[in-house]
Amino acid sequence: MIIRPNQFFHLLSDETRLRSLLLLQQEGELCVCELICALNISQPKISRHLAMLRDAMLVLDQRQGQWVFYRINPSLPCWVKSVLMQTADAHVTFLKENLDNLSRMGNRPERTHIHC
Amino acid sequence: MIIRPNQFFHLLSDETRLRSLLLLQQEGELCVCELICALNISQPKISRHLAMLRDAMLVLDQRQGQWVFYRINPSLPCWVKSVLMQTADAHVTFLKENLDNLSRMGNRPERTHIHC
DNA sequence: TGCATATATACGAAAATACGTATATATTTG
DNA sequence: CAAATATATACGTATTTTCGTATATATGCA
Repeated sequence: MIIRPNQFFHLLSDETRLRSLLLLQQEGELCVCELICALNISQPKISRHLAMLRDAMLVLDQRQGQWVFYRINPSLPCWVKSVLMQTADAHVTFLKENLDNLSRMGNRPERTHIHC
Repeated sequence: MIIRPNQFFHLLSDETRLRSLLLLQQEGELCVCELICALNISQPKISRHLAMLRDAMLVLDQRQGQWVFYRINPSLPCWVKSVLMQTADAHVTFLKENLDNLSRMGNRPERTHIHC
């Protein structure tokens, strides 16, 4: 992982990308349709932002049947992980509405795979 | 201080602003002409970026005679300070060239004021 | 007061970003 | 195979960002 700090921060500067990352960190793994619901945004919008995060290797994606699950790349440098954790810890309220949307979501796909 | 996380990260997403913040954190206080030299950029460029950081209250400015000294706002929220510190710690090499420029700079203005 | 130095801001152009809409691709199921 | 669901991408446009250049403002000094 060789991400420049300003590039990393640029990715965090967009609210959709920031909320997605923090949600992924908190939930471990989410598919695109869950993020659509949690963030209440359009499908192409989240898909484009996830592609940016994937291209920068901040997240990994894995298809499971019809769904594509995203998760934080576990090999991120320490300082990147720290920034994400501290930001999440300091913004519980910021994320609450998204987590509420998620918990109210019906028909969430089942997890078949477990990451160590 | 009521800065939204994505707004904060947006300010860090520009290389000039990021380097300025990290230099201020490391050096405590720098005037505009020192930042011009350390970053090797034009005067209007650094001035504009410093204005953005000032407007967001990330830095404070204080005129001392002809010079205007900038410093990190000491009242920033914990998580903001943490992010800055961890980013600086993880990027010593990234900042080295700017610190070298600074140490080679002649005619640096003297500090008359001391902040607690 | 007049000039030099230091800093801030205004303005217009170029580049980067983000988004909606439309469409393409992949998977599952009947 | 056809239809439905999930996701990705292409394209055009509107907005935002950044920068160089020019100019304004403030301070110190002769």
